[in-house]
Amino acid sequence: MPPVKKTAFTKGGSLSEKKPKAPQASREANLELSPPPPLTAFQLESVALFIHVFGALSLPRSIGEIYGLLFSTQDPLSLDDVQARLQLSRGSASEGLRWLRSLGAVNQVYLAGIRKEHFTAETSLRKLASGYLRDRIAPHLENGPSRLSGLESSIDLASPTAHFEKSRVGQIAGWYKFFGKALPLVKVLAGKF
Amino acid sequence: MPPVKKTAFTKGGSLSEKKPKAPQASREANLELSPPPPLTAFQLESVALFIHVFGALSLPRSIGEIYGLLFSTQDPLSLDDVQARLQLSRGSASEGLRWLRSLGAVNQVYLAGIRKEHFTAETSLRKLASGYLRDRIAPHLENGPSRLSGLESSIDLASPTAHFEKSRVGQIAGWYKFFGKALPLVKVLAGKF
DNA sequence: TAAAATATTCAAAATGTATTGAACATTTCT
DNA sequence: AGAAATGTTCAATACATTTTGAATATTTTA
Repeated sequence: MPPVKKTAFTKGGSLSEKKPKAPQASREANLELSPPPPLTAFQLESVALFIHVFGALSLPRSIGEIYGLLFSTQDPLSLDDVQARLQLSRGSASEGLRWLRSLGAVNQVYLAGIRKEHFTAETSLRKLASGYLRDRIAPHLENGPSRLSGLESSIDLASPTAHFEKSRVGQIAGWYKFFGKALPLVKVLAGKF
Repeated sequence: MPPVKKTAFTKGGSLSEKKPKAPQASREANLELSPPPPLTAFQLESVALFIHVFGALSLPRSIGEIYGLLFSTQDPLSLDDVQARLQLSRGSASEGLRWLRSLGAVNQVYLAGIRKEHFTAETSLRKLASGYLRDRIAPHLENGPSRLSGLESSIDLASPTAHFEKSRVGQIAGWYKFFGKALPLVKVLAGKF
């Protein structure tokens, strides 16, 4: 049975401890230990929505959470911000951000005088789509030609089904052509949104 | 880290307790128990290729195997044929075929005088694409509008970020429009292959 | 350079999904 | 109807991915 992902975002109860944030007194400690601002209703809705969307592509929940948080937050967030607000592990936050970055779904922002890297969500559909196509679809099409010729050369020409098999190979070749045309088209179309 | 599926078709070492059951007297039984014809090179290549392709969509290996076998086989195959040739369990074969059928990727064939249902692969890209879009993509877009209005109503209008949040909602609305236009276009394009 | 801050890695644990196979249900045949 | 053949379901198990968090690596500051 094909995969189906759960979608509810229900980290509800877990609120941290620690005390309110005082302005930059003891270097880092205060920053690290101040409780993260709880998510707003808009952020919660947004996170839930993107868990759903990314889930439709069979991507892990943590990636949907991270993108949803950045999407719904105006200011750039650091890895620690993301980690604390979503209550993710450091590892998940790091990997998730790295993956989103490599796809181009998240932008790195350098803030003057602040060392931590900060991130914002990329919302241009063109960039999102082409990143996804580049990283997750194109790689499967690339070795297409070699696979196709492998398939073709596996045909036993003496067999009575050789003709049938050749037609199948032709079928697949047609599919590749389709993708060769459709993918660029999608990019162009996405550019308008 | 995003999902990555193994792709090698390596049932080779299945040295399990495949007892070479003694040929039975019953005429029917002979059919069932006769060892399935081993896969041809073309079929093996094909199965491997479709495990890969379906894997790119995060679909289970068994589904790729089944489609690959049917794709590379001229004659219609029954559930038992599929099960025996791929060494799948009955359950997997049944569920996999059912799923492929519901998608429209596999056609049911009724053979005169033969009771078992038989199946062939559907190779029309238009049918494959629209089945996939209908079953796996469209459902996620359907509750889009309600999600969108949920998101919109979660905006705290008093907040200083309300304007930003409204623009995000607008962004998502644009994405939905894109899909509304792109999906039909894909179907049309796929019709030519 | 040493210490602090930040970021990444990775083995183990937690979670989630696919597969199996025997029980159950259904249909067809005699 | 009873028997045989065929098809489906589902609880248990096997397998795979994701998450965690402590250890490690890297960069920055003083």
